[in-house]
Amino acid sequence: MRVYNTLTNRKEEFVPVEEGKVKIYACGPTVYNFFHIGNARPFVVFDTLRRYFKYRGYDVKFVQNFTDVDDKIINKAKEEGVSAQEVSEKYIEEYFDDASALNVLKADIHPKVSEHIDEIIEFVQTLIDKGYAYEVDGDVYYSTRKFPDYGKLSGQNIEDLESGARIAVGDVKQDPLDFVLWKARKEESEIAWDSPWGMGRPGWHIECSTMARKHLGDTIDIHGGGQDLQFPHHENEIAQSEACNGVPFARYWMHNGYITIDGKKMSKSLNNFFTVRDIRKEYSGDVIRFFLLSGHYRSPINFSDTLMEQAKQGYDRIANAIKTLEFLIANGSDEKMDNEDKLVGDLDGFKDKFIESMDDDLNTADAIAAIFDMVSAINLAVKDGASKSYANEALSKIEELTDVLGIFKKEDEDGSLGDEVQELIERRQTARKEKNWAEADKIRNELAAMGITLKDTPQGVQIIHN
RNA sequence: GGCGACAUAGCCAAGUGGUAAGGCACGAGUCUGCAAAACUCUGAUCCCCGGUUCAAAUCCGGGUGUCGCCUCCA
Repeated sequence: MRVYNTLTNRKEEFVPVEEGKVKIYACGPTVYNFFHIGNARPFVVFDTLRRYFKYRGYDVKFVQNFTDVDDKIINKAKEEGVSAQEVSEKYIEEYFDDASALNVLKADIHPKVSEHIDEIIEFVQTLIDKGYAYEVDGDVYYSTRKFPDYGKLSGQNIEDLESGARIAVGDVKQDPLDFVLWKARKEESEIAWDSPWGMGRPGWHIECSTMARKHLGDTIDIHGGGQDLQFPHHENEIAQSEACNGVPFARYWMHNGYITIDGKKMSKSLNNFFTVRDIRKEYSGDVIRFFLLSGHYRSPINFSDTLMEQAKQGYDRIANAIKTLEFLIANGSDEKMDNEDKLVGDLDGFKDKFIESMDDDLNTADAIAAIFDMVSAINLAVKDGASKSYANEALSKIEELTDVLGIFKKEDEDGSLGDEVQELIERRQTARKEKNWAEADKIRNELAAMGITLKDTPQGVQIIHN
């Protein structure tokens, strides 16, 4: 497997710290709102990465945090007149709702900042003790100048960063690039914890360093997140962790590209975002996920109705093939075609192409193309009268691949139709036998209104729930 | 000002040295009572200019354009 490492700006062969194991830390959401489609991208991308490593036989440990202590949460709590904790708990719950719709699996561990205060304090204290941090009136700052490698992830040298840095009036920092590790409480009502520097709360960057170390160790294999976290968040994580632990923090840094609206970055601050919750009203989580994986994870993806519609059509092509196979397994012929064994064997070629693509820095666009190729082969075989046994083989092969991408949730669909529906279908069959097309079409329309599509196939009527 | 990414058919999107994957849409046709699905056929020389090479979308140089980071943000 080759991955593009932002640290070196090139694709590298993936070599884990520990043979056969992969430790991944992905930055999770700050829980003060429903997440938008731009936030969803890293969730889906790194979930896919995780699934793929697992598919390739790695023992994967995947950690994704919740930032549940933050100014934005505090502000939201004030607005709504509830506690910060109530806000974060609510949106953690909502996160799981949307994430599961997107078929994003739960991480092995979802650490929360609020449950790691002791470790954070200890981490900050260590940085002070080692001379990398200093305290001013209850705030603690990291002294970036003390860390010689500062800038290595973002590819900037410290002087250039310096000249671009914003210098606030009355800033107590020794250097504009210094960032806060611990924030003193400003007013009584704020959420705060006791610390050697007085009541306060952790800064943003220190959380991830602390939680990554606690759950994955001093050196992790892959650290992932959105491109906008590269600087300063990830740069600062490196500075904190490497100063504290004395060893490399992450061997590979992976950053996903943005979702854009009319070519412009989607973000909460620009207020041009669409929440997954809202999009789900129009499109299933599966389609949204398919859309997100249809381009390479490092490229920007534009979001629009047209593009979602295109994604849905493409998704349906794969979905139809799978439904057809399921139908054939139940209703197909037992008689094999002459060349069927060869046709089954051919399917492995698409799987090889799929793996080759995924191995190349998670090229999901190419991997999906391999699935489409497989779909075409399956459709042809079905058209030529493939048997039940072919359908069984083909279904398991295509699902092996779609499972890696997580694009088809296995729903425990209630197979029963209800007497009313059953009866309508039978009446339509009778009408068709009698060539009473008007009646047959009328019933078909009624069923369609109930969300049930009928397809008349050589093997009988195929029933599709929408 | 510093750093970086991208520019491939109507749309989306792979490909990074040997004469352009895949999907969507459009059109023509096959199948079907009709429909749906499916199948067949149909489309680009890869932003511009110059260079390297037997050979470049793919490497190098120069343009143009778009976007991003340097400030909270996935």
